[in-house]
Amino acid sequence: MTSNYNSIMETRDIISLISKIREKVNRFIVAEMGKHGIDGIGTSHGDIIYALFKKPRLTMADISKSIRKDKSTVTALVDKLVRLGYVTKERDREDTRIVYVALTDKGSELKPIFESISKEMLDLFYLNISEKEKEELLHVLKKIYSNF
Amino acid sequence: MTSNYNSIMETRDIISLISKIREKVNRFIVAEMGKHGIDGIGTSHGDIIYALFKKPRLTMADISKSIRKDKSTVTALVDKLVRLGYVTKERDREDTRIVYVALTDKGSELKPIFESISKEMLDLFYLNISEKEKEELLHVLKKIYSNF
DNA sequence: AGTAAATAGTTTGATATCAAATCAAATGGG
DNA sequence: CCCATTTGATTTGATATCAAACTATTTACT
Repeated sequence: MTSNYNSIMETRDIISLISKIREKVNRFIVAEMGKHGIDGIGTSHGDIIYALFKKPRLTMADISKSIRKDKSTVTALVDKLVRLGYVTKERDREDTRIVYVALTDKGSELKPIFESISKEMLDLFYLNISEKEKEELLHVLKKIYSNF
Repeated sequence: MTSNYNSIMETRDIISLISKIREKVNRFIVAEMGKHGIDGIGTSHGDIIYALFKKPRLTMADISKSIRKDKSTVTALVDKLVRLGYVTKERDREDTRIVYVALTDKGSELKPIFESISKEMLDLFYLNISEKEKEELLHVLKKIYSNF
């Protein structure tokens, strides 16, 4: 009975832990960005910039897919990044429906900062986690992800 | 080089996986609630109701802490639940700053539905996950959580 | 007893987000 | 060629969310 209760609570706790870890990660990242003088930007903006580090120019649809946010959300997010001077928007010449987003010089300057923050975050995240535990974690999470 | 690249991608993938799993869980829960005719309610409302299943009456501050949302958010969330007839609000007689939130009969009727949804979700979540894997997962996630 | 400080909850303002509706452009079929 | 359909992005409307400011009440200190 008691052990059954604990078992139930523990299985539910994993989902709660996942939510809480994600919150902590996000909070950490926003705080670190603040420390580097990057304000007014949340993790979603960061995701866009990060995607642009990997590929110099993306369509709005690319971004929407990459960061898994609605197209209309991406419009607002990107427009803010334009206002802050981190990215530009440009229509394709052939197909004028398509808008390309690219980093400005100012936006590109964020790369080392983002990489540093990312490293710090990962170091903290994986502190005291062995290679075996990482592999196990990845393995199980992949299975869970594919359950839905 | 290549293996190093993969290693980096994999460590980052865990965080991405965590986000994606959480999205899937939330989406599943909202969809299931819809199937049971429960609309206009998101997971945060559900968290409040869930907390009230466990304790018949909570203060706004209790709720804020329980679901880890800002007090002002809780005000809006609870007010909506009041409007939908699931909960009531009542001021404490001794200390009139304190507002107690309790389930209505209508709200209490949600219990079997919520439990059924919860069970379905957990069954799916843990499909093909062994007891050992669960324990391992819980163990590692707890460590990660305490790293921040 | 009086007052400053702390507390519980709400109001207000701003923002990220989703989804439907809309607009403009491109595609495909008759 | 014409028009219905599809596509890419934006606009619009609604909502959840955070945080600062605010209101009312309670506590703690002198």
